[in-house]
Amino acid sequence: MPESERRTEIMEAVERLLARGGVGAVTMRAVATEAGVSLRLVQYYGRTKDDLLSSTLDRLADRSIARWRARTAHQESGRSALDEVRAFLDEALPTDEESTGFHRVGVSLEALAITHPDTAGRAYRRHLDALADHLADTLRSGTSLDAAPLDATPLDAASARLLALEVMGLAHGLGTLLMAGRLDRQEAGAVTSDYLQRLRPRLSP
Amino acid sequence: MPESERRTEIMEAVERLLARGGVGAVTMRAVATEAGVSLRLVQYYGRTKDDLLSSTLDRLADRSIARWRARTAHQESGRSALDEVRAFLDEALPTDEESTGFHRVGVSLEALAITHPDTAGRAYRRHLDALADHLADTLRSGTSLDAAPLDATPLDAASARLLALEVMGLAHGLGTLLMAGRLDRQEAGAVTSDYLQRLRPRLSP
DNA sequence: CAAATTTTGATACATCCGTATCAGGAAAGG
DNA sequence: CCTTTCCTGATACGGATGTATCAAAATTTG
Repeated sequence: MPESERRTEIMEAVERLLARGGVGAVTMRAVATEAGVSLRLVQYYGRTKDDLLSSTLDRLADRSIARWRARTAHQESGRSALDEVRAFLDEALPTDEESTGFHRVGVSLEALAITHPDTAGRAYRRHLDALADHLADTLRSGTSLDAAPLDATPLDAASARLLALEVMGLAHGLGTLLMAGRLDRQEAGAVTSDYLQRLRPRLSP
Repeated sequence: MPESERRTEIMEAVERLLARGGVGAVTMRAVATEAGVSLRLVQYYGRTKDDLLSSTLDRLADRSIARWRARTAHQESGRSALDEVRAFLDEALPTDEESTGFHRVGVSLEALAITHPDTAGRAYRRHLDALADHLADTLRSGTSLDAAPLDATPLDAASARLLALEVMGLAHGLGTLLMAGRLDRQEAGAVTSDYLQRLRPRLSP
């Protein structure tokens, strides 16, 4: 197996461990077992544990952005900015097993970003930056494609950025409440529905 | 020094370590050093590390609730629900050193809640529950005390609960963005200001 | 086939961790 | 004073972890 594939496999093992048991579950030996390779090989790639971890997180940030970008790319145009916000919230909230695991990884990353601002923090910031930029772009192109309603102001760049950050914040926070079991899927739907209703006069007629 | 005070001091040391370096920084020996006592004494109270940690987290949840409750109790009545939301957001966002540390502890708690759902998860849920209940109550009494505006519907219990959860979610998410440095104080103010403006027709004239 | 690359095995070492165990010292309250 | 409560010291054990090292095998590649 070529070197790059092995690297990927090992990083995927790290991600799985992160999703399952948080940072504490990531040890060199656990990674080896999870990836089905020898400890020696885990040392072979990613010389040190910090290297391995920060490489994995960088890759994670890249993939997360690419995933979201791909998800919105094949959509037909003509969706309003409100539709985009709804889609983002639907997509970002941890409702199934996969997105739950992804959110768990996100929490681990967030915690790591605090204790290791230079490595994990960088990856985290890159991730948030790209996500906010892309969401803001989506929001702007959404409104411009709209059949311009009389009372809907097209979003300027600054407003789009602020709204994107607000939506990201709400998604993250609601996700946390969902994960904690403080909110069930239905209530989350009701919250976002209320939120979107209030947002409507701003983004579409 | 009486037993209960010592317990408190040790738990405070645990909190400081959590705020500074996350879960990984909490070791029995580190707690001893931080509290200025011997390792032997840390073992004396809170027999095991899990006990010590979950006691600390329980105490933290209690204090967080009490703190917020006290903060809103001495306020004069007559504040609208919108004022309450504004106050909550102002209070909850990590803008100074103290609230930043508090948020750091919250992230640690969140991460712990995932890996230890029975101990840390319980404390986290208790914390979120009490906060949501109190905020919902505040929102309802806020509107009822308002000079009833024509178009402002008084909040029923279910709506207040949903709005409380939404506001908590937003606060948590924005807090994370602030901590990550993806948002500065000024932008956070702009976001909450926009958000409140959209909320206005719902809560006050 | 030969050579380069990729993978493993079997250990080893220093370090930190949680926990435990002895005995003994300090302080406080009756 | 003296007994009870509170606290420390020194030390140890078993386990897990990150990292390192040596040689050797398997696999791919030219």
